[in-house]
Amino acid sequence: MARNLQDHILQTASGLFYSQGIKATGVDAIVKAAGTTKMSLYKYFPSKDDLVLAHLNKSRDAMLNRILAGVELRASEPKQKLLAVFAVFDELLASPEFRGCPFINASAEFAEAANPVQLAAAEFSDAFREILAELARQAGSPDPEQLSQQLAMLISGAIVSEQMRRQSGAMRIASAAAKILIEQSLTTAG
Amino acid sequence: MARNLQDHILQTASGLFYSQGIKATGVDAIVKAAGTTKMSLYKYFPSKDDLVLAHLNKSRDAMLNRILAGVELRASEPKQKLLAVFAVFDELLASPEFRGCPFINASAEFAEAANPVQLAAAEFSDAFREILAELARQAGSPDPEQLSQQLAMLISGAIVSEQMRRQSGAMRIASAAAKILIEQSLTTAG
DNA sequence: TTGCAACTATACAGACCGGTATGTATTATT
DNA sequence: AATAATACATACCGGTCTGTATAGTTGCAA
Repeated sequence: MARNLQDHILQTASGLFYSQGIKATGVDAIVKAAGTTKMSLYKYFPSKDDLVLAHLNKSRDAMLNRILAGVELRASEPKQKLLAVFAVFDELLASPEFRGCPFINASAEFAEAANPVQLAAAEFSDAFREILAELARQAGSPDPEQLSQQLAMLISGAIVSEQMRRQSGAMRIASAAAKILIEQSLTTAG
Repeated sequence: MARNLQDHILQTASGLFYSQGIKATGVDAIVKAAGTTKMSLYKYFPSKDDLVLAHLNKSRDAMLNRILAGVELRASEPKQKLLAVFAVFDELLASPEFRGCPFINASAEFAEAANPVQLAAAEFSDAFREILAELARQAGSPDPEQLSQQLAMLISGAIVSEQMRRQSGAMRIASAAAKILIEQSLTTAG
């Protein structure tokens, strides 16, 4: 199935980490699910922490790419692209496998501020916000930093809300708020 | 110090659960920090799960009361009260002990959807949103449910943002967005 | 066919987990 | 002074955790 054992292990671990939580997923469970052995896992990932960070890096790349591709697919004008981000996330939340944001969850699981996991989570957060800021800039917002941060908050808030109560249509409601904030920000530009 | 040992244990556990995470906090650590023994802990709390739920219930009450009191202290008109909620949270985020929202974090730590912890988190979330909805209703919003959900998202989003990157002034930026959404919602009323 | 590398199988080490058993000291009430 | 409740001290249980050691198996290539 998987040509590369290392990738296969990472992929399996990634799925378990996301669906069950990182601390709740033992190495034995990963090994069993991947159909391999501890020896092989520890050959490619010297420690569970390394595997966790690999998982976060992989998830970060996958998520950013998915957002960029989804936006490109749905809109051509910057202002519409900003709203398309919400549509991409709305689709994500609809999936039955949805279990919140991997980075928010990881950040909550590893409390210590200096933890590498925290850093990885912040790294994604910054990258995501930069995407929004660039779109806001292109749309002509006079304060793309502030607008992008506000939109990012709406999205994280909607994710958290949907995580606690499924099928609440949180992202749609966030999108309505986004529309107002975007409009307001752009008309202040003139 | 503590008149009631049960309360003392709960208070100690609550602090550790919040600052270090629930799964990261062992019963032994709680016992040691509280200066008592396992036997006494297990007399009042039959299992760690019971202690965790007691912690969440206590945190819920404390948080809701703090919000209500803080709002009452800061504003008298409903519209101003809605904005005062953001000021209350802004104060919370400024504390060096701030480590995110106890309920968002707990929800992330316990992945299973049917878990009592998830239920407790959702319970707080609903109660909080109902406070906002009532204020929105009093302020004359034509759709208090939607407005309250949007404001709640901004707040959770700001909390999560501040958790990953401290001193970012997230709540102030969320408050600016809230002001726009509230104004927009109320002028649509007439 | 031999040799080598990748992978498997399994057992184990050592630490920590939640939870229990047994017994003792302290305090207040009667 | 006797009793009962409360809390402490300590050792222990079975289980699980990450990580390692040792040995056997497979497949491929020279």
